Amino acid sequence: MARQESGTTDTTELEAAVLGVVWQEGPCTPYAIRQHFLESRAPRWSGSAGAIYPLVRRLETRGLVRSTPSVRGRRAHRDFRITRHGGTALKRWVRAPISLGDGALIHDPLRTRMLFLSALPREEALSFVSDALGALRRALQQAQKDCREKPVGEDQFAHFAARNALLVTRARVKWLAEVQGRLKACWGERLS
Amino acid sequence: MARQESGTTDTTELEAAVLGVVWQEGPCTPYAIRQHFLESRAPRWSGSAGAIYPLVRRLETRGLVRSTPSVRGRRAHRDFRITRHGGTALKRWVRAPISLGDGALIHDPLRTRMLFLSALPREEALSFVSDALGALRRALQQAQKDCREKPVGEDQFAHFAARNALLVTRARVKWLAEVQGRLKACWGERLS
DNA sequence: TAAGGCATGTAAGACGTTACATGATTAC
DNA sequence: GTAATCATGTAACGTCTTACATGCCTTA
Repeated sequence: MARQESGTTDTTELEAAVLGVVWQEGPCTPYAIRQHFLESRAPRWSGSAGAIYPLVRRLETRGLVRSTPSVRGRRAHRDFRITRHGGTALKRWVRAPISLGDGALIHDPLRTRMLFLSALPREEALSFVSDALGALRRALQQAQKDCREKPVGEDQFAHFAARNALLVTRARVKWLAEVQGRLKACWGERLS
Repeated sequence: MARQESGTTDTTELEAAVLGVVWQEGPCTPYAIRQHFLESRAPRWSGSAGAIYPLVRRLETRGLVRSTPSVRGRRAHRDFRITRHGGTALKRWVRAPISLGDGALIHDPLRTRMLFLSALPREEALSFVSDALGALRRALQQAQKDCREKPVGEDQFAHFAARNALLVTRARVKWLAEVQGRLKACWGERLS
């Protein structure tokens, strides 16, 4: 992938996200960071150990976080906290303009699928669409719930993020329903 | 990344996309395939030679495409076409249900940024938002143009794909404008 | 015939994924 | 005291990215 992701910065999106979590949560162990991603709804990153542990060490090497050994029980932990330098890097990353050129078009796997949906026989295509629509509607409900659970009062920006998920998902539902309608209209009614 | 991407299939999304292009366009050279991605608006894949050339060879090894040498001028080309087996694989990939579990939530880098936007001083946060909004609005115009340029009559599914880009981008614009409004309201007016 | 881009690749590197390994803690 | 799970890692692997290399082919 090479570090270029977005803008001029030198940090991966995952690195920045980890940095951000450490910044928000205060001192935390790599494990706690992992939980953050494991529990997160967005499936972008798996939060796998193989990703996180090397990553925080990388961040420490670069001086963006600092770890202090701490003992809970008889077990050795490392609590990571963000350094001043790390804060600067985080700000630089957040500030970095999105999408160098023009097209800030995000990736939607359903869109890719749609391009080749004509490879399927009509019946299967319709059934794919209706399955996907079901999944999307479930996602929409989740997004609504998440949005309610993060009120504006608490962390405004977390609410905004949840709202993004909501609006985007709603748009995708609308889109796919529209597609379904057109296909049904054009291929003849079918109830299943 | 390991091949798991989406569903139960065994093919990467990029592999499937390449397969799909070969299927749609008929016999084509790796170079032509690259152009497809280079010209594409979606920045998901760079269409780099280092990705495509090894990939088509991989597909051929797996029997999904077959290449026949062809000569134009004095230069050797290879025209790739999809095999029956390849067609089956493409269909299997298209048909594969999206998102195993529940959350079919797509990734939006702006959403990630939003989570940590509070790291910036208010003025910078606002200016980030307004820059991003500008970029998004440009993307929206592009999406509208793309949508007009791919009429329903020609390739229905290409039109649907363009329409997806349009609706999703529109939702993102709406979202970010909403965020901007709230921030301005809550932080006091500011014209710049 | 020299310049520039077309078309085909290869090389090195980064990142994240699954899968495995291992010791500490807790539950029963 | 044994089993499950917590918490910390490491190993191997695959994929894509940038950067480079190299001949063809057109055009001026």
